[in-house]
Amino acid sequence: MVTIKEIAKMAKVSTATVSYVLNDPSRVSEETREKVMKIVKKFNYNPNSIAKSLKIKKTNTIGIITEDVTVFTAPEIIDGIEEYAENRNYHIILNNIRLFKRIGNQYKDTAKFAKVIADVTNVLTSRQVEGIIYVGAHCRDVTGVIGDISIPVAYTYCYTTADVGIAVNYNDEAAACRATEYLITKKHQKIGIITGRMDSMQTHDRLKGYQKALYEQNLLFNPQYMKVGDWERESGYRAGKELLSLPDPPTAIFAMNDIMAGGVIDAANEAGLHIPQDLSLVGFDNRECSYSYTPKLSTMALPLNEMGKICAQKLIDRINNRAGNRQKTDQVKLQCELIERDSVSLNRREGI
Amino acid sequence: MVTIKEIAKMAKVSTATVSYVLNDPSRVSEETREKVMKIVKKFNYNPNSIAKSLKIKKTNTIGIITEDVTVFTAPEIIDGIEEYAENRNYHIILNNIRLFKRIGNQYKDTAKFAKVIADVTNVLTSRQVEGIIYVGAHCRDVTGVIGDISIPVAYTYCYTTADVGIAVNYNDEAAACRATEYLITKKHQKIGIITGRMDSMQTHDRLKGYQKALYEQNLLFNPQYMKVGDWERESGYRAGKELLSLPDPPTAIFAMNDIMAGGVIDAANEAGLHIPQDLSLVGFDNRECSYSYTPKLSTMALPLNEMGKICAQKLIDRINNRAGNRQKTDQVKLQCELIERDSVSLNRREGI
DNA sequence: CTGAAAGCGCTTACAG
DNA sequence: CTGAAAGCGCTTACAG
Repeated sequence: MVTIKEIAKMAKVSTATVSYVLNDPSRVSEETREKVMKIVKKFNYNPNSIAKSLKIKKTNTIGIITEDVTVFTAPEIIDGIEEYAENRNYHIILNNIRLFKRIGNQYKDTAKFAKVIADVTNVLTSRQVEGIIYVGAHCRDVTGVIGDISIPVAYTYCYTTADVGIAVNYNDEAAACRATEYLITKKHQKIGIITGRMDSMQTHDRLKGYQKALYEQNLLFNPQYMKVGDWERESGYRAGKELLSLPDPPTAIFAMNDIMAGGVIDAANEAGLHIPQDLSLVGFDNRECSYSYTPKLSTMALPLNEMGKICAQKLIDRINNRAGNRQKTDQVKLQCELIERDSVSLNRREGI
Repeated sequence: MVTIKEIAKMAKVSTATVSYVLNDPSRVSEETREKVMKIVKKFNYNPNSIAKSLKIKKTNTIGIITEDVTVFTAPEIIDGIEEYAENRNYHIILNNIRLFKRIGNQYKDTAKFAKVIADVTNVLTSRQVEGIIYVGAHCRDVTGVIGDISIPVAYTYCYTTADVGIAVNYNDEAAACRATEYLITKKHQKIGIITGRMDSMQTHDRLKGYQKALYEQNLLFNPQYMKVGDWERESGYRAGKELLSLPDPPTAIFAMNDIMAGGVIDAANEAGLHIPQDLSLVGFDNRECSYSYTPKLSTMALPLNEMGKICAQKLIDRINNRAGNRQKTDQVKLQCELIERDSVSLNRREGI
């Protein structure tokens, strides 16, 4: 690798001058500028940005910590971060901690987890990243996971209740409300709901949205129409079966994720019911499986790419405000989008 | 951030000594070691690795260039790279070039594409990465995409015909052969095949594998049983329909990807055929949709995680051999794994 | 066992 | 407009 010193010698100028032609060309005469550039190009001089960073104390780098890149939400989030960061001339150091592979489901036993995170953040700060984005593997409270740290940190697909940092997520309540309204719009009044695990904040928020939609349309909440699932297909199947064998079964079902909606499809097939003619169904997440089902599933799309972008934007803004991580928490919740496919139809059966 | 100079001053030793206690503790007396460590811990001293890298001319960093992180193969490959790299104490700078978003399908019009790649590799070398892993968005020849470069580069999910570098992929021919053999084992003799696009190397390799399996089992290749698809579901549907309406239809179908296999399921449903009782089906890729179909699809799983690991391993080995990128190409093709699910059954119909 | 000093490859305030 | 020099935060050959 050729250095600035060598370029300077060959161009018969000082290293200062070479630096100026590269970083502040107007400062040097056209003549020497050309002279230097000729050498620069000839030797394909590519300045060592490590050295530059050391000198100017700025790396233009942010660290991403993913709990698990292989989770379906991660790639789009990273894509969004990357795209935005690139536009602001920031680069990415990626740290994937493989949460489940490494410490199984004991991530709540925080000792081991905290150690892993501490190691990772130390590496990152040692490499002089200017901020950190923490991408959760599932949406939950991660307060305290990253200890006290002098650079800004942003959380996405997870959140913190501490009064610092940035948290970018989506609005579960509004999304569930939208999904339910959509079914109501299609003249459904008996709308079953299959929830996720009850220890999940997302389950509760989505339930609120569901109830809000019913309430606003003057529909009574029928507790029989609510079944508790665990996010897995099998639970969707069981819940679907129970719902469909009710004396007065729902004409539509809202499953809190696409996976459980798959279970509902199984239950409907088994009962000889056709979706959407006999039963309307909407899922949540818009993951790959949702358009692989027969029929293609209508669902709520997560704004993952945008979450990445907003996260990067807020983080980089904060970096350049030099406010460190001591600013008040900035919580943002983006909207999900309803994706209409083939699993919902107008209800033609009797009214309530 | 506290520096080594400040630590040295507080511990009343030289910076050299602080450096020794951190990097070569046996070199210093226990007494001073303790004295220094006390200060180090008290101030939570975290050495600036940018400065260290500059001095020792080693960054322990590799750059990953992904053509598109959102493609289904990317996350597992990255996970594999990350895991291996971490064990060797290497870090990752990620560059996602968003191939399709950025330059659409004109990546073969190499001018714009080459420019993008040149920019990215310049950034990476400027940041002193010691090697580069190029992760393709689909498996194809990318020779010349990365120009002449002094550090080693490894390609995965794509390859190069130039006689340098490393290319880690999987064995399409063997995998297709295995899939076909599996169907033969299940007593199928009339085995339809739905190919991918004919301009894809993968299509040709898999076709070879299919024919090899037939040949080895003394089954004649019946050209009527081969239909050309384009990787999309619709083409699988069309091909499936044609195959099933043949006077002497196949009892099993091998679709060259899971997506097209979904189309075959549609065609079978439409024809009133049950999978696997009336028709056996195997896909390829083992992507999310494959276990979302009804029935769950038997398919060939790609060794993505291992591809990432092997790629990282070979790259880091080469880095530490200091052989640069001038070594002979190292082409490796890993085996795929047959995933048996519910779409294949023993053929109980008449023999050939 | 410990320290003074040089140097990694840059940038930039300062002087001329 | 240009250059000499200091310095970013480390490591390490050398001397004592």
